[in-house]
Amino acid sequence: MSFIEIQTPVITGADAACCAPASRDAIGAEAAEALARSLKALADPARLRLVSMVAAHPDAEACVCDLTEPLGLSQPTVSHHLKVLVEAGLLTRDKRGTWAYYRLVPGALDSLAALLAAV
Amino acid sequence: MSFIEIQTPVITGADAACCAPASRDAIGAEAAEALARSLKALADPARLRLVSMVAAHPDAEACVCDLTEPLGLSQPTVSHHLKVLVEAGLLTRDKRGTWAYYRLVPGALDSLAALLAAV
DNA sequence: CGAATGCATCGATGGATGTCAATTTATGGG
DNA sequence: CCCATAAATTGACATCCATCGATGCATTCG
Repeated sequence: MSFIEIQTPVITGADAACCAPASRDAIGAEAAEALARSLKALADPARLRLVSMVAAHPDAEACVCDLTEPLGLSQPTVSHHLKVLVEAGLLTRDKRGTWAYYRLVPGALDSLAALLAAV
Repeated sequence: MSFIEIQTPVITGADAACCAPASRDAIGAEAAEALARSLKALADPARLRLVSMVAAHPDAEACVCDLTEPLGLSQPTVSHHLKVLVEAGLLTRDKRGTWAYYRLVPGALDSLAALLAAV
């Protein structure tokens, strides 16, 4: 939904604002911190690729060994990024045997995108 | 001289597949870097609030002096954050007289959100 | 002109962050 | 049991980043 911001002429009076500009409220401080925390988790090329690679994998799940080589980073680094994504609520971790399988949290990306568009 | 560098994030390949089973392609490395660069610009509480405050302002524009006090940060810090947002293509800067007015770039947030949801 | 105001830039600083090598912890197999 | 494999944790390091005070640069006004 794209809003069209209408540029109203100069109305400097404070009490004249009843109709057109409709200045909504800005985001709150703690809401901004929460959203920033989620965005920080994704504001990294490696983590964006990890999310995308997990989503692109068959069955939409992948273990660390599937991700390390195509990503071109060391195993500890990949584990670190995956942990960040899990703590951000974007991935889930499921350890089966020796392997740890990661999956997308359904709807997590979409609700984040919705929050972002509503800022 | 108010030139605005609009950093259009890389929109990756057409992906018309609609349904679940087929594993789509993961995002490319350079697309991930471009998207991460845009997200980094917003992955900060102060910058999220700045964007929101500009959008919420009457006429959807605001100068630095309007933003410094409600944000609770020093003027140099606010100027720094605004510069980051302008360089990310999210805000425009328009200097009129002594004041510098910032506005949202229409649709910038929405296309970023769309790219994010498509990762 | 000179003072004042709004904003950008500079330099410094403390803290966060991405990365890797080395190590540790779990799990499974012979 | 002991070894092999997968993954997480640790420690270290370099870099980035948010923030501020001080300063510089325009612009406006007296």
